[in-house]
Amino acid sequence: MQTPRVRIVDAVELTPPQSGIRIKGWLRTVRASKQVVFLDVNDGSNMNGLQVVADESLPNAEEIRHLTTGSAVEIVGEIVESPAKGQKVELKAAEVIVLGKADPEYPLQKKRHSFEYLRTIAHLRNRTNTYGAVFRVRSVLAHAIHCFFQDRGFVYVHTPIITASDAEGAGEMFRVSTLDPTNPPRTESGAVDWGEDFFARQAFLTVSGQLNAETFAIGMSDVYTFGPTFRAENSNTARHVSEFWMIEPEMAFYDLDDNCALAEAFVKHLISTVLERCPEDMEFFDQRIQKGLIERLQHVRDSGFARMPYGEAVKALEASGESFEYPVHFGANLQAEHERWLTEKHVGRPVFVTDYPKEIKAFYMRRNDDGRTVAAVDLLVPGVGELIGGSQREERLDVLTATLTESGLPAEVYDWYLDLRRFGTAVHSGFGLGFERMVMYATGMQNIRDVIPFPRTPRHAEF
RNA sequence: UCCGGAGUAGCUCAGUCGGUAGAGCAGGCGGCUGUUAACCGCCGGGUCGGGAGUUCAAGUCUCUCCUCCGGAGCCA
Repeated sequence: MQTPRVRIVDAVELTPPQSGIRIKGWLRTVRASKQVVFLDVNDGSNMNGLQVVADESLPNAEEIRHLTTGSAVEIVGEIVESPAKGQKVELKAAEVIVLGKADPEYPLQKKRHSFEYLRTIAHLRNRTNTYGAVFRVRSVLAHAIHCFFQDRGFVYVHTPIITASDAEGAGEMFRVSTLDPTNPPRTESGAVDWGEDFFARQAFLTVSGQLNAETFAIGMSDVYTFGPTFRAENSNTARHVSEFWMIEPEMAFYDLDDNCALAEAFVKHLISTVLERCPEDMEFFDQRIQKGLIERLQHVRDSGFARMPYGEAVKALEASGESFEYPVHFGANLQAEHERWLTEKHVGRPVFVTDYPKEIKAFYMRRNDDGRTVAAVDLLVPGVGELIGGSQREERLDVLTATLTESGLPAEVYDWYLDLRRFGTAVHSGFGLGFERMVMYATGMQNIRDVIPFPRTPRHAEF
């Protein structure tokens, strides 16, 4: 019977000598000298792969010598102590089976490529050190998110991808339609008759699962969503993609303070998990991608997050003596430069900025007693700025109805949302975290297109 | 969408004052007694992003379009 395949991450931990070990993977480099060939094999399970030593006695020695980078191979042999520096153990090959040769035009070289180039071969880039590490960390973070909430009794709610409502009341959405774009049905006035469309109304890809999550919070208490969301904005930045993943917990009987406490525990859990579970990858990011990354993450993990009302933040910014590109005054949105100054220079650790002017926040956020602010919160962290946005939700029917009208949103579309305030309304809160932003923060990667497998941005939906 | 930068070999880049293009890596062949993104030698490889213009002559100067990158806005 054939011995089972051992993943390389496990093979390198075996105590030598250990014979009959079977691995499968892809060649990163081939180094041939007269008597012996060194193959660096990687199967994606770890950063460094495994060095395979194949000598001239093998029947297909000549084939091995001419193997190309990128080829898929299967190797059976003995794990032995490596006599040379560079690795603790290596695999002395007894048999090398070529599973799939790589054409000589294989575009990944054994040298540094630019991230821009690798984006053009997104179907191959997971075979590089950087992207392999990114996507391992991304996977571990996704799991850590579920663990965090599941361990606290939260219910995972699958909110819909297709929606008829617009959670923010702003932001371009992708239309979902089965009408013939060249010849849509028309009303008597000549407008497109959406009543004839698949859902008998206009429909879009969701920009947020929050409103749906709220319906489950008002009934199941502690819930969260974790799924894809879509924005049709023509944003061309290193921080925006058209399709991204968002985590949105929603909790009944939580006020804004409870909300902040949960967000703080959540961020700390994700950071400590990734530091613990991905030491090899994190070491790589710390050395090659962002110097000091691990220390910065440890600092966030170990420090108490500060809290500061928006009004106080504005005063601090005004008194800072810094020359900002955009002026600060009460009522203005905080710009990226302001957020960075607050968290990096002013408080020197993560900070929750709370109680924003109602004019710059969404309709569903709870109106404060001062009449001018809402119970909103943004978490600002050193290095990236805003990481989390959340709020205590407006639970009073009359107030919510009024703010909905003020926002110019069609009340009939939100009827079900208002029902939550009619039938057993309760104080509740929630927040949203863009998953890719978190992956960027954890890895030090500077472009969001490099932390999602197949990024969708304006003019780009290949692969 | 706005502002700035950049498009030269498969990849990363150099190319001076306008005179028809070069290196490293990758690929092919050979060498090397254990390499570490091995090393050494030889060989093949180019519509200089597209189009137009100026000029005896354009990778180089001008205009224009396209694409990418960075920053900003919007936001997550």
